[in-house]
Amino acid sequence: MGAAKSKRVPRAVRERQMMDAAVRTFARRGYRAASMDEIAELAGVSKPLVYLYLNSKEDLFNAVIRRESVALVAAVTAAVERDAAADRQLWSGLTGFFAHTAEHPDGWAVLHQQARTQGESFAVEVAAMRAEIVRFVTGLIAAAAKEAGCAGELADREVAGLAHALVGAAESLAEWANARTADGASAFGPSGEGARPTAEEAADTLMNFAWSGLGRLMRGERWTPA
Amino acid sequence: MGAAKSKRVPRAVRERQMMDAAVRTFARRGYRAASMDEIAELAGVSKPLVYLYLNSKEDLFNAVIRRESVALVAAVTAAVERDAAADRQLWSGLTGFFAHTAEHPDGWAVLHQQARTQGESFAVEVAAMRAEIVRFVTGLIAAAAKEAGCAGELADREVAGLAHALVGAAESLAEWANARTADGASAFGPSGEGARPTAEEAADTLMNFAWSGLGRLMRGERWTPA
Amino acid sequence: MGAAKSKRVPRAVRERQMMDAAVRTFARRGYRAASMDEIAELAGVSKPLVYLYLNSKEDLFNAVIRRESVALVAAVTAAVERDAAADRQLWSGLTGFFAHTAEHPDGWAVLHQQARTQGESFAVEVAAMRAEIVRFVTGLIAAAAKEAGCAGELADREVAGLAHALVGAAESLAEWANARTADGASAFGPSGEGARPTAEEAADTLMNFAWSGLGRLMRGERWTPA
Amino acid sequence: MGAAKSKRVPRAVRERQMMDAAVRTFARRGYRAASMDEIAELAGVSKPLVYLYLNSKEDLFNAVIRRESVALVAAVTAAVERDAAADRQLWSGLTGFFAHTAEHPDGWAVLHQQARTQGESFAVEVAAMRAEIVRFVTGLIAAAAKEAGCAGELADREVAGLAHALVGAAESLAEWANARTADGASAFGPSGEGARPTAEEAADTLMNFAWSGLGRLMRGERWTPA
DNA sequence: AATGAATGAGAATTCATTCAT
DNA sequence: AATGAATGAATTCTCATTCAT
Repeated sequence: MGAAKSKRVPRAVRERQMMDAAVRTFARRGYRAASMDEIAELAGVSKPLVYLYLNSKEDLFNAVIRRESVALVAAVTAAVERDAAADRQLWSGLTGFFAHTAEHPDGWAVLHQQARTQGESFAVEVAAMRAEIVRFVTGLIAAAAKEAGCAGELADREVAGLAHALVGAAESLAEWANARTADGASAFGPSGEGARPTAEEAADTLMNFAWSGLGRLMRGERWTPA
Repeated sequence: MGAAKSKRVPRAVRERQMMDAAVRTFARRGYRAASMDEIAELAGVSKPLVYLYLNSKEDLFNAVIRRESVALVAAVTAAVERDAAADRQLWSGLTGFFAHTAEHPDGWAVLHQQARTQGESFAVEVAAMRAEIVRFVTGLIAAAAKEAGCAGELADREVAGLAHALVGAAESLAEWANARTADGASAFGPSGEGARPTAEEAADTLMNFAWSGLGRLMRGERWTPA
Repeated sequence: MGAAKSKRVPRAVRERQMMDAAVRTFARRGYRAASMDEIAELAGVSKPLVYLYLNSKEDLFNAVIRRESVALVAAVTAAVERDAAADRQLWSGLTGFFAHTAEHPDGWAVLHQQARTQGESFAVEVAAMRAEIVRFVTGLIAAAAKEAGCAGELADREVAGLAHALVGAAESLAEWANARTADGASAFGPSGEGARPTAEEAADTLMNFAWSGLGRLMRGERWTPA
Repeated sequence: MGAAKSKRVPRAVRERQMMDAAVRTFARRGYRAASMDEIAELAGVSKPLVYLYLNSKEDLFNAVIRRESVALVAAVTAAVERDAAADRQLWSGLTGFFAHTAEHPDGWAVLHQQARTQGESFAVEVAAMRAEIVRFVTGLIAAAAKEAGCAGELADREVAGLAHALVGAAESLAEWANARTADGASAFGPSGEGARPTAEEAADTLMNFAWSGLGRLMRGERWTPA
């Protein structure tokens, strides 16, 4: 079971194998239901080795969360086109986000679904990463507002709220796009009935959905119930 | 802990007490980490009675999911102002949704966070409920498009995708609003720094965020990366 | 479930219903695996009533053992043709035994299979009944020996041993005859392939199998390994 | 209790220790009443180790049944004097049977008393072993009939029935001989009041009891009730 | 005569974790 | 660098039995 028997592997490599196995297992089973036995077997090593290197289940989960967080932030950061206009920056960041989560569905599942539901101590780690992204988006919205010459009309906290909502919507879209459930047609772009949207298509959709509304908000046009 | 000792209670009442305890425990701990011992104690009864009435941990969780699903759908349905315009209907439904999730944060946590991550069998129940809501929102967007006289321009599957995104954004907002973490300012409305937004405020924000963008989409104005 | 609802039944009748249910349940499940719940439901009454009348699971099992023992001894005793020759008496007793066990397979299963394997306290009850039957057979063999005029040649304890063996063979035959397993042809009499033998056929077979050997023994002819 | 504390024992040895403890416990308590706790303690190990090696109570019971079945068949097979006459072969096989069951009373109790009364799935294993022995005895009786030149007179199914009866009688004798109840004198051979018969004595008794009768049957002499 | 409500005590099974090599 | 052997501490679930009416 697991990887083909290969003895005497350098520690760094073994650790990566273990964490890969852990990501996959935590994503599929959840923190509690994942057993160290399963992780060790999937990694192709014995359990004591996992403990020797990663210390405990909790530490292992934390290490996984951190690794995946860092990777996600790095992917988004790398995707942003620094010198473009704010909307284009946002779009390129979203594209990086959707591309990374699509390529690493298990990592995303651990961050988005598991880590946040298994106790405060794990959640804070993810919250920190999320805050970093929200801060970045907040900056973009503020910049766009300034570009549009309406700086005074959107309160800082309102901007932050909108950033939160936008990030939330992106997460929701990513989750939906990665779901393997065939609950009907995928509603994105030209890639055909039922196909999973590409990262660009997902980013387009979200920009259309939200950015336009933001633009109106910046112009002071508000929707009101009455 | 639990309710004040009150012996010889009719079955229906006891069952409700147990399910209340279960909702709370599942929400806080997650399905696996929640123990039947803890649930029983919180309900103020012995474990065997929980098994006698609710059969098994799995059945109990399913019962909880179903009860909370039904309650949520009922709350949203009841809140919708049937004869109003599409946007007003959506707004009123969102208000009902935010009000209910704010009043029943544990129920919402079970549905949104726990049930969807603990195995397919639980997830389908929630997926069914969600599909019902998405269907309703899809209808409203289509109605709005017709009112706006642009029926032909938005493909059915595009409408469905937008409905998904909107529901996802609402869920994300509800989760954020209910989060007990004090990670900074709440960005909504006039209720003051750090305060949780009222249901109406949350609905306003979402309408501003999304509905305007939808309006532009319906008029054929699209955001494009270039 | 259970008998049709009929309230206010006299105690004697209720007790019989309960013991009938108990016999059936103990026979099918064994003492430990049989639950008082199942017995009560099968009897069509509530559990507290079973306890009120029969006191405890152990008492219930003992009551069942006693009732079935008494019934079996009575059936065998009634079947014996008192004034016939010894071999005819034995044959008629065996016929009664096979007839009763065939008519009451659950009772026989409780006595033969369950009671003897669930602890000394239950086994002694059955042992007493068995001893009574062995005593009766011992007397018949002794009488036959005397009739055959060879009293001195068979020691008392040898006679007792033979009686034990004969009773054992009869029990084994009864068990086999009552088994519902279709492991091949039934080897008895003219009742057709695969049919269960009648009580008379079973008795004939056993007499042929054993009584003839006993006759030779009584004449001093012994089988020896050399 | 259990073996003297000896840590770090190879798996094969530990498994044997556990199965020895299991045989003993199942024999004394029955399948249901035997607890894994008791078995583990008797084996001198912790419960988790029993589960690690033997998987479950059911698997453990099955493993025990299989091991004891194989051992019994091997013992009988080894004891048979292949080139002797049919009666001598039967006698030697019976001797092996009685010797083995006397040496392994717990194993025999598990096979004969427990396995057959704890549900079909266990019973079939024992039934298969028993069928093998019955087949062997059937062959011997048929051979004896041929030696005696009366092949045509005993129908095949009658032979099979007699073999069943003979095996049943042997089982019954073995059970009686092994019984720890002191219900009176043992009736066998010259070994003294109350002593358990040797395997040879038991075999002699059974041959005298049954083989002579078979001889008469083969000569066409039948006992009839009239 | 009869039952709905309730539980203490245990049973099987799992799992994170350590020890000795 | 790596592992076979081993366990303490839960956790789910069952069952005989009793109480109050």
